[in-house]
Amino acid sequence: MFPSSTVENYLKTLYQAETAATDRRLVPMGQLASAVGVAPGTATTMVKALAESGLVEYEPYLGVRLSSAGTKLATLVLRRHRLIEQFLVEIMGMSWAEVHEDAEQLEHVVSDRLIDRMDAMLGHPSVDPHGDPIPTPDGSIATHSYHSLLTCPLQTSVTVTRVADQDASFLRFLEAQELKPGQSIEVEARDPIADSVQLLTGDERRITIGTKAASKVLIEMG
Amino acid sequence: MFPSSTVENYLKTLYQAETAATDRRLVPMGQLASAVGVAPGTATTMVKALAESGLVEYEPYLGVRLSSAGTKLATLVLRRHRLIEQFLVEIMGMSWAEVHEDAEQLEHVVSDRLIDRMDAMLGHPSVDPHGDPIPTPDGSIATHSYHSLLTCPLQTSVTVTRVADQDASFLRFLEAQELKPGQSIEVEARDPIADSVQLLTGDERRITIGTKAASKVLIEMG
DNA sequence: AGATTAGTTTTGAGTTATCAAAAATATATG
DNA sequence: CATATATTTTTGATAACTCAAAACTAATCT
Repeated sequence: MFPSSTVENYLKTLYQAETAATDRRLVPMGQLASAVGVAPGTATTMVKALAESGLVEYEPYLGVRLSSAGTKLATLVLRRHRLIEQFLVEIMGMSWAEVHEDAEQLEHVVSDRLIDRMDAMLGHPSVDPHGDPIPTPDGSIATHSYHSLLTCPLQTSVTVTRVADQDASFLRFLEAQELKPGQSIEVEARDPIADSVQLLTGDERRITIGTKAASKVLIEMG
Repeated sequence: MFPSSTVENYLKTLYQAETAATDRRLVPMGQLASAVGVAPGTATTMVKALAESGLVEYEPYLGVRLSSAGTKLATLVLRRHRLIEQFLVEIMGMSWAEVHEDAEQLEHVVSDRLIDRMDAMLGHPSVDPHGDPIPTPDGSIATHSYHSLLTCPLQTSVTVTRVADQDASFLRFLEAQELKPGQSIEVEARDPIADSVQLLTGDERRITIGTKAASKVLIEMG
């Protein structure tokens, strides 16, 4: 049978948890449960069922990992999600800050036919409005690693390419500060004690943001 | 809480059954069950729950009828469905024949925000690709009664305005025969014995269709 | 009216997804 | 290392939805 919305959400969340972690190999239950938004016991039950279906590898008390079948499915969900977001912004003129919730629902019901149509209308985009890469129909995804405003060199011009957070108010903040993907920027200084990062925007404005926020703004050199 | 997709489907189906019937007031269980695609007992159970919530009036062994609250909800589902169909055809360039299944899924998850956006992009249309009227946001709907190719006067020019069937192959047939909403046509003759209706299309072609098909093609005079 | 038939409801059971709280296990701390 | 703490798993229940088949009601037909 077809995977339910619930299953798709578990797989997608798992995929995101795996790629967010730099090194850790197994995703612990608690993390998965709170990311999906269910009680820990619920996640355990679900994961055991997913393991039965061969979508994940489950090691009791240690955690879960996507199988290759699970990874494939997860990337297809992600592809749908990101194409939908891009569509809502580009074609329907919605704000990138308000698009996430809608995509979250739509990703589970749009047909392949519709997704293909969106993809074509958008000219086969490679990234969504947040700069996240859009997986190809066969499930492959360009996962090149990024510097963030927290790790890039100082006093060097860089370009915002991706924002690793979907929170609407955070996105609206970035929008107001001209920190959307594509915009040029420079890190003037960092102050670990004050937990702050000072930026110089393209239009010469000086702004300061926290390190947590800075780590979520990914960039490319130049 | 919000009505589930299942509840929305029961209400929508009920609405369509009520408006399809010219006189009958209560929809019998069997009809509802087979229209929704569940076993009869399942429909009984569900209808009792809907009656609990005040969405329908249920008379055991006789049938069901939507309450005013139920009617309101049903028309809103129908509004979403039809706007989505219109959107898929007009904006996304899909064929009117293949649009129904997608709309069937999407109607339960699109947000008001998105629906409003579609409505605006389409210029607040009053009918969908099949000619079915699109209810307004407050739930009111233009239900004027139609003649069909089976009931209209002979040798008189009429315009196709609506097609009362969603079956993809039937729609493709109509498309091929130039019988889509908006097209002019004339009924030459009817033969009850042969169960057929002879038509003269706008481009002078003579075609014959069965009475069942003819009854599904609704028209307006002139 | 009495009996057959058609339609409806009930019953008993299964599936999927969920939670709270008890039990078990792993990890950290003194 | 033994105990305290944190996490994870189990257990027992619940909610929404479904079916098959038995039981029942209504309608129809001599």
